[in-house]
Amino acid sequence: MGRGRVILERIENKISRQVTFSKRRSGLMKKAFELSLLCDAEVALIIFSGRGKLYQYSSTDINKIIEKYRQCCYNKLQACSDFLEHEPQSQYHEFLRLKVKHECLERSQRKFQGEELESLTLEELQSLEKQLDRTTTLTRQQHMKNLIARADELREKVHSLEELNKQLESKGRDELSSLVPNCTNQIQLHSGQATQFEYGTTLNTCGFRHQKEAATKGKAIGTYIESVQINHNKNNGGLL
Amino acid sequence: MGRGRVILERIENKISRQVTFSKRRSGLMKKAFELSLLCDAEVALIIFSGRGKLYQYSSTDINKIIEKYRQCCYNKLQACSDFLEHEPQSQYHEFLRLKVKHECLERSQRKFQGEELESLTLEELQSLEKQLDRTTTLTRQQHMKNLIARADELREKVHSLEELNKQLESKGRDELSSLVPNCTNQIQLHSGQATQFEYGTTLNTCGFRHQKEAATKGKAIGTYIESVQINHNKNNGGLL
DNA sequence: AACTATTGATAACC
DNA sequence: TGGTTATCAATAGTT
Repeated sequence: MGRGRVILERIENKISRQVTFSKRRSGLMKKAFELSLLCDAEVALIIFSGRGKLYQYSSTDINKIIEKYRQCCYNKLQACSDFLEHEPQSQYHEFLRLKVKHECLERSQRKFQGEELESLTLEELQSLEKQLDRTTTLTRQQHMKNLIARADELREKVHSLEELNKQLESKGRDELSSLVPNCTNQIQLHSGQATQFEYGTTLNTCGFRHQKEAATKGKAIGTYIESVQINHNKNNGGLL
Repeated sequence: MGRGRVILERIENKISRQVTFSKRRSGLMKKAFELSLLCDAEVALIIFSGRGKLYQYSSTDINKIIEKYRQCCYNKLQACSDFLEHEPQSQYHEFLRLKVKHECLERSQRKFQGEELESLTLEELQSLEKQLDRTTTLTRQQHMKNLIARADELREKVHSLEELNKQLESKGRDELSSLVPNCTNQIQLHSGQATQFEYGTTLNTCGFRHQKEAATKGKAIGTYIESVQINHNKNNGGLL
């Protein structure tokens, strides 16, 4: 609430922190009061400022509420041992900390998915663009590496297959010529089929399980390259 | 916050009350957490629902906060006797209750002054109109009464002055006739002036200090009467 | 529990 | 500290 989103971190500026403390403290007390009034609840609120000054609100006698609280805790302890009770007071606090982090992450995630971009400032947008650019470049590089590695692998395989082929060819020719002098055509046909098969499976196992997926990924790579070029153009435009 | 203004009274509907309790409770805890985080404060919050269920939040060990609180209270007690300490826990609560009442009154007042009328529902507006109508009628009646009373008073005064005049006339005539037989004209002229003067002051003291104020009020009365007629017309229009 | 129109809280400013 | 205003956040009513 207020002008601009609040960053949930300790406010470093002392003056701001004091002003915020004063305003939010009274807001909190008001809300505590409203809860007690609207919903018929007993509420006790104790606040110590950073410098140890006490502020309190309670809908009824605070000492009675504290007593009731202690009684309640004692009952709970009896009921479920000290499994949940080890440090119950900081549990919710930690949970909320986590929640803040989580929400922050979710927001960031949405930005990366292209949502809520209108809420970003020019700087944030540029920063996001840069980050996307970096990531895109890295992605492309990694992809290239993969393709090159795969190509090398294939070349290796082709090479070894050719070797194998040669061996088989010569071995087969030797063996056959010793047994049935006129059957060399059949054997050559067989080895040709095997080579074709190897090519096919290798191409299709380049990280993609199905033909359809492979096609989609291929398209995506094309898009990446395009967007990188667009970004470079934009950057130049901004500088000129 | 939400659809429609919140009336700060106990929510009578049980379901609504529970829902509101749940929502506001978590809101309150969130705010308590934010205060502790942003402003480096220690916060302890204890809530008992209407049916006695416990909810709590604390930024650090709640027992330590309570101890610190007790220590603080003890110190305060030593410092300024028990003047302010008689029932500190309910003081802020009572203050807030009063504040709510006061704000409610202020809002009502503004309505009666014709402000913020756009925020009223049709029913509220009609109710306000009726109230204004009633008040206007009463005002008019009272005003009439005052005028009549004043007129009676004047009549009395005129009467008594006429009596006095007669007495003076006869007395003067007797006295003068016994001293200077031909001076009756002068005495009659004098008593005529006195009567005129009395009329003037009486009209001008009809509750108004100055001529200008009297004029304004006169105009206002005219307006009242006009508006009553308009309201009647409107009401008829609504019913037909 | 999710949604949304609205009010309410409050950050920045003075 | 207290008031103002632009904005965001909480939430009342509703589904």
